[in-house]
Amino acid sequence: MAPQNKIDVSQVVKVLNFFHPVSEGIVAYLEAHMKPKQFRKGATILKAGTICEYFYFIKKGAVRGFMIDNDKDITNWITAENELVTSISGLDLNVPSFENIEAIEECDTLAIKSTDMQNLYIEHPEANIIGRKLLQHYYRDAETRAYIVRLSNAEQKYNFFVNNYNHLANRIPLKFIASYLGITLETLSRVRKKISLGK
Amino acid sequence: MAPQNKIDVSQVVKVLNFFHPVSEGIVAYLEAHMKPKQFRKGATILKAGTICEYFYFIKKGAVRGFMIDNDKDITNWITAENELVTSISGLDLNVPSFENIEAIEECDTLAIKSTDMQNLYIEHPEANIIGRKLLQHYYRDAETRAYIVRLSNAEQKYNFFVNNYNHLANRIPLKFIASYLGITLETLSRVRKKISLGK
DNA sequence: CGCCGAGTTGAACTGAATCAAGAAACGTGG
DNA sequence: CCACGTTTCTTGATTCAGTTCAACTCGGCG
Repeated sequence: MAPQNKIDVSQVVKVLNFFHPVSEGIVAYLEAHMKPKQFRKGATILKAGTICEYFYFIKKGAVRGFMIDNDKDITNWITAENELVTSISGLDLNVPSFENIEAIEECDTLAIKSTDMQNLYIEHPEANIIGRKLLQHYYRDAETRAYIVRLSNAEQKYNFFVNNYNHLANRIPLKFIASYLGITLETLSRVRKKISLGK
Repeated sequence: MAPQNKIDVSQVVKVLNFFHPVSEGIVAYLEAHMKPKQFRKGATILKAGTICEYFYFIKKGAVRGFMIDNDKDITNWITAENELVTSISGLDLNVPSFENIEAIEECDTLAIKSTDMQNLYIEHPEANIIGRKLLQHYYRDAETRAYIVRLSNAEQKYNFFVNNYNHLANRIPLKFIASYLGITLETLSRVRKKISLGK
């Protein structure tokens, strides 16, 4: 293979280390297989119905997962720097993704092929531990999402969002926040007004 | 250790095998560490705010996870035979569960201590693969739950439930189904009537 | 037999959706 | 740096699906 400058994976490793100590072997593997990839604002990272061929680590920018149901755009999750993004539904099973993934802002990512991930698990079994813990983390997120949309009223939902994703509240267009919370943009706007008057 | 009759774990293994081949070592480990445990109808399996010390495999019966939010009982999930049940939120992190788990029917389960599960992952690293795949599966479930409550109207929600959990529809009290779908018992009753007239 | 939980039905009320219009902020090219 | 178009957000009026509260039915079961 032609020599090339090593990719700086320190940011990814730092995040993964938070879940479970990352071995030297894994670091080297990531250096060899991760490739920088940019997305401009509004770009589609993954289209529903297609197989997700990559894992992305978000170095900079914000991203959302969403579905279209009867012309209604439903945001499943919103995430930003230092998170991993992929179609979890199609992780190893080659199942098409049920959701779309889109860049909300200009994004810098590091991408690694799903096939390379499979191989990582085989070559470095410790990686399974990290994979499992990451999934636990993302499962917890999914649970939270299911919880938030069941909260009784719009004000509670928005308050929950502000309390838990404050870093996103003043960054992401309200239409995405509204569809994430399962309310309309207008209702969200009114809720925000009410809250701002309240204090 | 005193000799004892081996626990029959074939039912669990069969289910796990569906996700990933279960090694002999894992089978032996489960035989040594799983214990039968019964719950009567209405019994609390896990109380919110406490640390979940067990994984349960449901051999027979039905179980639900739920939260109380402002006096409102919210069912997060309903599940029955051949499923694994635990507080995923507190899997290895010793975080208290945010949800309650309760037996809806008389239940036969096989229980294994969380600490024994931790140990299983260490002694048999292949178990991490199974754990990871199981989590993927349950992640998908959680996504589905968030999706279903965002469906526009009550009729769609109930139809979705019938289409996807038909085996539970004529088995579980309507109040649990209603709170799972994020609608009231009365609304569910009306929807059912409307549907039955419709055909 | 009478009680209790589960489900149904009715009537009134309400929070959020919808429809519609306008204001504010943002970016891009002249 | 301003002008113009586009996107984002706000506000108002109206409508409606679903909640709430209350009464009633039905089928066990002690």
